[in-house]
Amino acid sequence: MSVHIYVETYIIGAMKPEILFNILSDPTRVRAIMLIQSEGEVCVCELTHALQESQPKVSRHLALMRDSGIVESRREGTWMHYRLSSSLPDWARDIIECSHARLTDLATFRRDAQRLTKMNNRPERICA
Amino acid sequence: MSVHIYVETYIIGAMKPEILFNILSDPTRVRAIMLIQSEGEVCVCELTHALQESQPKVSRHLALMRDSGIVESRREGTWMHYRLSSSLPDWARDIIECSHARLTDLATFRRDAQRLTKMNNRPERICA
DNA sequence: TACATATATATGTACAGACATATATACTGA
DNA sequence: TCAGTATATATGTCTGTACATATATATGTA
Repeated sequence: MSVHIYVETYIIGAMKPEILFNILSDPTRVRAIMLIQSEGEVCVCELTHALQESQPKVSRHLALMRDSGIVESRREGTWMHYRLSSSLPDWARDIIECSHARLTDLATFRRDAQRLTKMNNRPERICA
Repeated sequence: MSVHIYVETYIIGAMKPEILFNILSDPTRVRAIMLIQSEGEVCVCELTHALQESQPKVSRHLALMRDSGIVESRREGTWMHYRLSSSLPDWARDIIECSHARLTDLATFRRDAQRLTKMNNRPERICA
């Protein structure tokens, strides 16, 4: 994978507002973050189903978000669970929370949440 | 200026979360928006001074933000004043407000605000 | 004129998307 | 224990486009 200039800033340095907003500036990623904020933790297959996007596409965006330090992942058998990074500064958590509160009413996000709720065979989560 | 795919969405369609976050995903632009939120209205020379960035750079970002529907401009003699767009949906206003509340403590934004306060020859504003 | 602001042009880099393929774990039966 | 197979997820590569920046120049207003 190509190394872009953000990697150093992201991983070594502290979280920056531009980075958080950059993550939220893509439709697939905001939608994913909204679900992560609602659910606490989601796995790739849940996102793929809820967002109705291809698995590689979802996986790629998750990898980017993890490299940016916004989310972190946890493996449970074949599943990879993603949640907000525990090292996220308070201001970032608050902005995500506030955005979530103000966006969940919009049609797109409501539909995503509904698809997730109605999903069959949702992996049973074993808490970490 | 090249026409990018956002133009249609931005100007003709309604504001979308990705667009707001995209505007905030650049350092110069978050800093500008934070000052606009604090001051209500600022002109290009104030931003250029406070952000310590070149005038063309600031002007270009403001044009982009205006084309995106986030800010609107008002001419007063030689000065151009920029403020949040009056057509901004509530959720967008709230996200900007919340972000402002959570970010103003960070060093960068505090420094910008201080430079603006201490600026000499600040244009006297005649309210619209 | 002088000052404030906008735009043109050129260059480099980020990055989204599609597609194919690789890896990793789990399950089955001999 | 070892294949063989299914499922979940990750990654390599390529293509096109967005877009940030700098420099130079133009426009607009007093």
